[in-house]
Amino acid sequence: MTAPQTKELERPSYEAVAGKIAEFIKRQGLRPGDRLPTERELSTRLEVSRAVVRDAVKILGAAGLVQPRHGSGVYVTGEPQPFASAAIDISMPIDPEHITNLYRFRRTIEEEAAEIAAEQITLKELRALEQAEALHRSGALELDPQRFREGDIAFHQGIADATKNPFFRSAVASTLKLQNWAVDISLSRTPGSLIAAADEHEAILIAIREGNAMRARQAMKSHLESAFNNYLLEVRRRLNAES
Amino acid sequence: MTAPQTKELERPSYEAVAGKIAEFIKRQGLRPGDRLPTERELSTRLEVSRAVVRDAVKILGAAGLVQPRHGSGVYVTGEPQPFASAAIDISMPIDPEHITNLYRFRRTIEEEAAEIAAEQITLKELRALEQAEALHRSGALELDPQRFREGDIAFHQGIADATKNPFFRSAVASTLKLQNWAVDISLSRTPGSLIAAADEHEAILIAIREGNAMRARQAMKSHLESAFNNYLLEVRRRLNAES
DNA sequence: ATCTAAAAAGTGTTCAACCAATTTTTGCAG
DNA sequence: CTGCAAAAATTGGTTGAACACTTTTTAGAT
Repeated sequence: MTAPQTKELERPSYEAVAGKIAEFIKRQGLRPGDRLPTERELSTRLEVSRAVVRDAVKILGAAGLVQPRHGSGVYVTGEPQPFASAAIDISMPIDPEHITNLYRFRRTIEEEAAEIAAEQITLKELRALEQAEALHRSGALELDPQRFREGDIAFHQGIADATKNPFFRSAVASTLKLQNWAVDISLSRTPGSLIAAADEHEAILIAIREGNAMRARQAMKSHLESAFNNYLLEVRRRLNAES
Repeated sequence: MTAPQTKELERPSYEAVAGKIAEFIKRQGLRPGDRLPTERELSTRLEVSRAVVRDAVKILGAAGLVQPRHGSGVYVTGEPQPFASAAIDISMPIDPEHITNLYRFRRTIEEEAAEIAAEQITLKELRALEQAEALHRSGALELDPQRFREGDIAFHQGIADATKNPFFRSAVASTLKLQNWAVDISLSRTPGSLIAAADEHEAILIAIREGNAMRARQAMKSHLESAFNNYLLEVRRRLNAES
């Protein structure tokens, strides 16, 4: 049964398989956290080798749709995202220009997101936001970098989620991830600036809760400008320290 | 030499290899169109199996950095982009809500991009923009859908390029591609609306040339709102025609 | 000598079988 | 019922071969 395949193939197969798997997820209504059939089962069911399934899973993984866990299985991690932040840890240069560009982009989309969120946030989404704010603040008070960062990410992502617009959601998720790679810089900030960041979050939260769109936008703008300045200061300090 | 690897591995290896290949591209200064070493050579040089190299190439391909050509080699297709539009042809639903979300996002980033472009566009970038506008207009006058679309894409991308901010560049490129997938709808627009679109482009161009940032933003806003309305009208007409 | 078609080389693609590392389940002793 | 170790299940990784597509080289005809 080592009969060599004599089928006429015009286009790469793994792409088609990736599409079929994505379609399978959608058709079966699999939610984030659900597990896919095993690679071997998929290979037999789709009548291709396991290598092809592996390639397809890698593509879907890079697109942020699934994530394989060694020894456990392949899990759905999220809905198909418009923007898949490159899964490559390309050494993001920690240079001031790059950070300036990143923050200008963040401000553009997150100001708008805050405005939209203030207009149409649901009670459930508001609760999630309050929880993120609490986590962020406790991280600031107890000088717990991990919690501080988690709360920060959850807060910004929560506002993006409240837009119910997958483009904003995906774009914010990508920028947050990009920022994460470049940095553990904000950890060395002074306790005072951490509390200040928490206060800024609270100001945004209040504006959103009141449904005051313009104030939410303004609060977000102030917050990101402040964060940017802290960031830039720290980067420059480090660059000077090296040279 | 068939000694099985007994190295302690904590994290998936193909990701690290993807990073190394990306780093290799950057260090060697490979430009789009250049060819990478063969998979076999990379596998020996990086001391991993071809399968791992293949997985890494798939990831880089999904990120839009490289593209393998069967029988020829792996070629660099572009620079590492912050946002890689998912390489999966997931059937983007042509439903009004989705299109509304897309255009709201486009307006957010492209209004800002127009403003930045007006402030800091170079002569060379301005020439490219004028050329795109001419192509777009000739496509509108001669009812050439292909040229009309090419000019449209080149114009919007050109404005994003003028920001010199890779985040805006990449985000606009992704949204334009996403829109391309969902549609050939705008082709069936009336000749009058095509000319109108060209006029809107010209208004943006003039504002940018004059360095009038606020007017550039306003012109972009009007243009995208107009385009959105045309788009939406056409989609609804088709949906009604089907049912 | 020139052009064309066939052959060869180079390269990505797919397959199959195997072992390693990790997680989950199972079974047994207490 | 609990705790822990063994077994099973699953993805990660390797190897070698054959296949399909592209490019280059070669051989032959004109």
